[in-house]
Amino acid sequence: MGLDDRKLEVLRAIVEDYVATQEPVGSKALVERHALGVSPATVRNDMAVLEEEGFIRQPHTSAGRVPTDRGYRLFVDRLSRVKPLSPAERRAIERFLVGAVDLDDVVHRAVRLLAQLTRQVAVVQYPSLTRSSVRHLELVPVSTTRLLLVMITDTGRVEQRVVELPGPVEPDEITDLRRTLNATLVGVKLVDTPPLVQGLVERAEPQAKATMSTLVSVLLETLVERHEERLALAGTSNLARMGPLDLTTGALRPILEALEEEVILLKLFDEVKSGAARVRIGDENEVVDLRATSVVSTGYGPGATVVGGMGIVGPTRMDYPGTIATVRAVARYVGEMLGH
Amino acid sequence: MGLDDRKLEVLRAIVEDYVATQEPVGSKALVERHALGVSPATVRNDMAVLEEEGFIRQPHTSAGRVPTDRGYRLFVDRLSRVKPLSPAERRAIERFLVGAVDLDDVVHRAVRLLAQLTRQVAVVQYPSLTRSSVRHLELVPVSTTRLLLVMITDTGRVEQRVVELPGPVEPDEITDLRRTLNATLVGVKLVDTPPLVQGLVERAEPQAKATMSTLVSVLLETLVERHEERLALAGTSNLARMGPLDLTTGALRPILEALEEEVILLKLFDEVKSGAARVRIGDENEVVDLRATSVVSTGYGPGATVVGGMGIVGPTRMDYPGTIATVRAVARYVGEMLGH
DNA sequence: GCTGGCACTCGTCGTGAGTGAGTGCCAGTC
DNA sequence: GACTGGCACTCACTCACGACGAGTGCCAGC
Repeated sequence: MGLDDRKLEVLRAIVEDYVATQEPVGSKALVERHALGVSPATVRNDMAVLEEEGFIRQPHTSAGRVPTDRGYRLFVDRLSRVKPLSPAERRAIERFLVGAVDLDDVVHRAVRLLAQLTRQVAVVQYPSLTRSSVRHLELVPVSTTRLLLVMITDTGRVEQRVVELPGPVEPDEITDLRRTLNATLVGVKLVDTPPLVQGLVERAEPQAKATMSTLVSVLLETLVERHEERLALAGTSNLARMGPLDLTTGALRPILEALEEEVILLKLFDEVKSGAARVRIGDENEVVDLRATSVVSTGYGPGATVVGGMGIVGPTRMDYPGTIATVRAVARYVGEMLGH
Repeated sequence: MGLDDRKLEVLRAIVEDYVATQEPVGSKALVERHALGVSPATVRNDMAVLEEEGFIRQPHTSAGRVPTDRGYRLFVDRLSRVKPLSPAERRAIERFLVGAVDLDDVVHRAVRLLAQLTRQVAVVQYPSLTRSSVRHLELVPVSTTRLLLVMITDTGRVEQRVVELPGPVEPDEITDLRRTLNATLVGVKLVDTPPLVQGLVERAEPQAKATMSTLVSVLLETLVERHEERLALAGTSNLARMGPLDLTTGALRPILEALEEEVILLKLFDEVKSGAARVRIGDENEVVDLRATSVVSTGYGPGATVVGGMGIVGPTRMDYPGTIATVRAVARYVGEMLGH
């Protein structure tokens, strides 16, 4: 296959130049801007090989070369040096996040920060309920037959639902229910709650059975299952930067549509089990509408645990080292904040 | 000024045709598609007058006519017949909203529905806290020095904040605080709370003063003042439909940016005091970035009261009668749902 | 006041030549 | 064997030109 060091160097130069200029890069321009130590003709030979191997391609016969998805992949895996953030950037991240007043605020700030720093579309998943655990459950009577069920998790997230009860309940009963629920569930990971709460219904006093059953089903349905879904999004306007090239083709619509579908976005974070950044380039995306883009995602959470994902969506032609570094850094800071 | 009935009819025809085809409309095409009963030459004369008055203009010397912002304004004010929704549409709206499980869900469904029906960008403001009143306040101890403060409003909105207390408090004290707060504030409009809660601090028992003071300041800061701001947005991808015309000019970016700025969007609803729909066409928008678009907004709420705004943002070239009817209908249904 | 006719404007489309960046290949050199 | 300089070739892009035609404004006639 013959991909010696110089050929890799050429590929790196092509990727870097193309990302910077957004224009196909030719052999002459390459040797001028990078100290490759060889002539354009030699570079051309290398390019021919790289093209044969599928790492670069020519948009037109008489144009320069452009990296393919495969080329970016090789670049990311083997050629990009980690680009450490400048102290100024670190400070900016910290300052921006530190002022947050509650969980909602942290998520909002994080997503805006990501969008601003990477100049791309940023997505942050709210700390997933199922991966966190119960800190406290509270029942608040609203009327004789309606309760407000509040759950606080260890990531600071608060969820509530109004519950319509099958019949009126006494304050005493509510106190009992509250005690039972808390005794059973506090400290338990949400993923582990379903079997536990089933037992609660069975062991409940006969007269409280109906009420408990209602509460439990609401708890399961809404709090545990449904709320996996929340997301924050920012920087959509950066899509317009993708270049008039892509705009005219009408390629923008499907991307905007995909970004509005929470279900689709959540898929991006399905597999972020660790804090390591994951990069999906162009065709590597399972989501068809995002095949024209690259996605950089990572998990975040207090310490080594992962309670949610965050990342960015941008053109395949992006500054991978810089973007990856930024996403990682923001994720780490947010994780620290969650640890209090 | 000489805007007789036929000239108005010509303007209407121009607006309708242009909205339908997105292309400048000429005199010949007009008489063919609308039974105006006169010849193209006559229509041309009318057009000349309409142009002189500033209601239409020619993109190029030898092209058809296009309505100006002023032309749309006249159309909306005097020429558009109300377009009643089809029963099918009404049913669709109802079916879609009825399944909502809580306030968040209502707002989310409403905004998606609006975007889908109008095929434009939809914005819905969460029921404004300041315009609703307190149904219940609850204090939930999280630890000895931390409380969860929960407020439920009559629009079904639930707000909560964790409060860091100056010192530990006994369960009894919490019960007292809870009773006092509820006795003072339940049923009170949020706008009217500030003077009331100030009194609370002054009248509190000496040993409870510090705690009460903390609670009150959190209540004011966060619950009353800050949370005016929440919005839901949907249908951004419909912007890509604005036509390749507008896309190439790069006019999309500022619009996307404006849509991300919550502060800007909230301005759109500043003045929706009634259920009547308001239409801002092109240059009429105070927000400069939205001068290329039209905004249709209205207030909504249970009965005649207005607790929030909703609306759509789209190209000036839009189906005004249809859009206005849809926005109104959705607002009415959402209002009904809030009344329970 | 409306109409038919007519000259005129001007944007659009297609054609064709010129230009230049970039390539592939080859013979020569170290 | 690897690199280099040279050279012919390709082809997208730009611009100028002319034909075309939709649409207009104006005018004389009804």
